Amino acid sequence: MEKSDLLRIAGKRIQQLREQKGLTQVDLAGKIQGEFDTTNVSRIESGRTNPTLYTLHRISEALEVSLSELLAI
Amino acid sequence: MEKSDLLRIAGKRIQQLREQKGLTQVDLAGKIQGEFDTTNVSRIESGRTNPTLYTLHRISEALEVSLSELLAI
DNA sequence: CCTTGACTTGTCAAAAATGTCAAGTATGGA
DNA sequence: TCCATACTTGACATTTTTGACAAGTCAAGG
Repeated sequence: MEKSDLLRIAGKRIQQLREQKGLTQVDLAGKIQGEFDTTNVSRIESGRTNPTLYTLHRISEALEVSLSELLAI
Repeated sequence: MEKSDLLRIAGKRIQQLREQKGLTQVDLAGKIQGEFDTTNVSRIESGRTNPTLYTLHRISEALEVSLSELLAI
């Protein structure tokens, strides 16, 4: 799979899980451990950035799913 | 979970899967799509670096497991 | 010993993620 | 129309990953 496709699909998955929980991007950024701006949520969901493992981990915690589930793509 | 713990555990998992396949770090780096140095394999397995999603994806392809399986940690 | 293979560690440049802020678009309700 | 909410986008500094190379450790075998 191409990098751009991977990032786009992973972003869609995160967006999907976020919306399932009824959270806005602002809500999600607020739930994430440490500093996290809504800018980053937007960039990740749209596949414009290539998040690190730690970032994915923090997102999975905020969405209350495992990393495995988050990346079941 | 702390960042350092996450990276250490993910690294161990990658090492475990690599060894299960009977591959050396050099073998794995060679199987990975695109350019990939053994230096990076070592740094990731020891938890000294925080790999990106795309890097994890390429590793999972080389180890012939899904991203989900790779990150079942 | 000496060599080879496997891995680690240091440094470096280039590219990119992260964190922050400001400004833009779009939608829906008062 | 005005305002608030939600999201996108651009720019910027800081930090870090990635990729490349060289040198180091360590163990097994000749």
